[in-house]
Amino acid sequence: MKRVSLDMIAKEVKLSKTTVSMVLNGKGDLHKINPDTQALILSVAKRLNFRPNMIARNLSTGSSMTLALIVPRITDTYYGLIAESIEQISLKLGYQVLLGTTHEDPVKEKELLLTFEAQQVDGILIASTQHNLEDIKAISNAGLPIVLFDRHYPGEDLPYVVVDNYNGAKKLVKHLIETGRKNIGYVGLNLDLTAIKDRQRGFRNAIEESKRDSQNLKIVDHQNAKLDCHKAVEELISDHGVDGIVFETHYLALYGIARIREMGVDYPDTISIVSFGDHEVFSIFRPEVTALVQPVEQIAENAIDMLMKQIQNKPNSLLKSQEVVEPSMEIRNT
Amino acid sequence: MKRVSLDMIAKEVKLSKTTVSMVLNGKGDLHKINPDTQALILSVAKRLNFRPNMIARNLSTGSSMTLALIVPRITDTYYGLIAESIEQISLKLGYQVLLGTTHEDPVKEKELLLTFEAQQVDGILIASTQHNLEDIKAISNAGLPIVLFDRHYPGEDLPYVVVDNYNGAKKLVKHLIETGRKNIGYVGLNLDLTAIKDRQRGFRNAIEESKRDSQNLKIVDHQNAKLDCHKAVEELISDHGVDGIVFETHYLALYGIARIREMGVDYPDTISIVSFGDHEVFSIFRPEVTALVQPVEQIAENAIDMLMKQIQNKPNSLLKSQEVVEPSMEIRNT
DNA sequence: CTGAAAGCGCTTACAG
DNA sequence: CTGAAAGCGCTTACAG
Repeated sequence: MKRVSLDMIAKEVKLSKTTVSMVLNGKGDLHKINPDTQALILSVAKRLNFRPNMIARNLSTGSSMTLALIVPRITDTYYGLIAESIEQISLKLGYQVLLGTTHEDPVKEKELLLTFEAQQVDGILIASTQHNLEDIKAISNAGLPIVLFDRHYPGEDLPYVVVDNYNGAKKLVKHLIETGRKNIGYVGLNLDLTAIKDRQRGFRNAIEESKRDSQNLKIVDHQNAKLDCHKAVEELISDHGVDGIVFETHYLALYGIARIREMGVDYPDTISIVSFGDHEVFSIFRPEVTALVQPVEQIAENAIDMLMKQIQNKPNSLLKSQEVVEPSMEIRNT
Repeated sequence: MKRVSLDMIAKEVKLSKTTVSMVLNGKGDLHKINPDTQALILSVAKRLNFRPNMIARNLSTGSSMTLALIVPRITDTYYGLIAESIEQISLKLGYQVLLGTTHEDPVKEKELLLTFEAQQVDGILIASTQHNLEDIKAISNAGLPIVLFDRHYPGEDLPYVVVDNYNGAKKLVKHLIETGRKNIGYVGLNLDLTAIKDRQRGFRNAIEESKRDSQNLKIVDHQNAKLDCHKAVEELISDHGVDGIVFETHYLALYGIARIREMGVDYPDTISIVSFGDHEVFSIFRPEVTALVQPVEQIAENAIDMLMKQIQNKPNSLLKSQEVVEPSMEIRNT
């Protein structure tokens, strides 16, 4: 039971592959193929259940109609949502998406980059570890469209779409202040990522602007986030007497809430908390957790837009663009 | 800046494409190519930064070295974990993975199936909607390796690996009984999936075997799961006076816990809960939630194993196998 | 309106 | 030890 090819159809209808190919690609009218023979070809293709070999087509056209998506981990809610959005949009545009996860390992990231390039993907969407500038530039220079999202390389001339981490953090602080909190703490990670640094800077500046003490900033080890976060929360509450905490990521908030509950602190009355980044359980928890939500769909759409522009202007007019989108507050009970 | 091809290397070293190809594929020794010329070719390939066009290779070899993974949604923790496992294992085996999500829509699933087939994937891993038997059989009969996981078509001769839903549900009931619960309730979904039906059957039988009332089974609408689940929990507690609840999925458990908290029930003392399926927050919550965990890695490994066996025995010896794996209890505080 | 032919960039059976 | 040539299944410029 061999797969049916263009050739077999051509033989069946006693016409050339050329004609069959044109008709099947919807270019029948363009080439003024007789409507009757078009109908014939179409019906035979259908009867034989013809499905073109995309590999062959791709080799011929030089486009694989596939995109690569590289993220740190797909189990992170945020990247999961991004992946889903990207997959949906891509499919509508006729592209397949290849998935790769780096687990924050630059070596793995590099491998993925090279494999996808060899695989002839038409474009790459990547939330980079920020430790692969060379390879990413090489790929971009080689004419393979690439757009960074979530993480970018500041100062570099590569297209990206990221969230406004600095202002996002400020918004969170402002929200706490507006709801009457006086002494605000922050729990963040020791990750060398622009996004992370920006959030911390946003917090510091917001606190300074409000003429408060900004010493309530705790940095925890990302390798040991759960325990360290518990400790940070304890210190903030017991030693610094904070009445509000900003968590730098959704999972830090998760850990923090658990510890606050264990401590038996009157929550959310005595202490308010907010999270940079949403999580499905935040609206399930009682009380619901106030969070800054990243506009996942907008990010996905814009990133793909940028990629498509590059793909269409191939091969060398690397029409670059860089975009910063604003996250929005989802005010809930905490 | 054109990509460098086999031909360019061949010209550079003044040898044939054949020789270059053989050496670059590590078959130099096999074909007794002179070690010196091998070294030469390798060095030139490296210098020119040669990366073979996989599309061309794939067309020639008839294998695309890519697998397709189809799941209902990638944002579901469980499928996220599965995807991550599969991606890791595949990469080790040299395969890329294409991702597709159905959102439980059989039409979307069918489209994905056809696209991936046209894309010449070497194999398909699918958690089906269970409404596409025809297409799946057609694909399998056409010689394209496929293995079902998580969801299967009972009675059909297709390879699959699923979890033991029936016994899993029984285990959960037994756990509650062993911890002294007398009146056990169940909250499940109105989904027409074998996995779901099996869990409900497991619950009923376990209750019967323990000579208890089995009328405490509530089925909620999956379209309106959150609200319906809240209502079900209220009824079970207020009207039926249950002191233990089995939730059919992790998200039902999430909804249920929220409602129990709101109701101010003394939890986990007055009422115990357990979840079929784990969730990252269950070990973060205070109290931690006892859950039945599905052996994600085992599922991923076995599924890929089955797929590889089919791929290697191509084209028609569809060495089929079917496997049921046991979930394990993760006993925590609830 | 339709077809013969070249080409996409590889692999591989065959020959020497 | 190495190469000429056919082939994978499409697309497309060119010709008529």
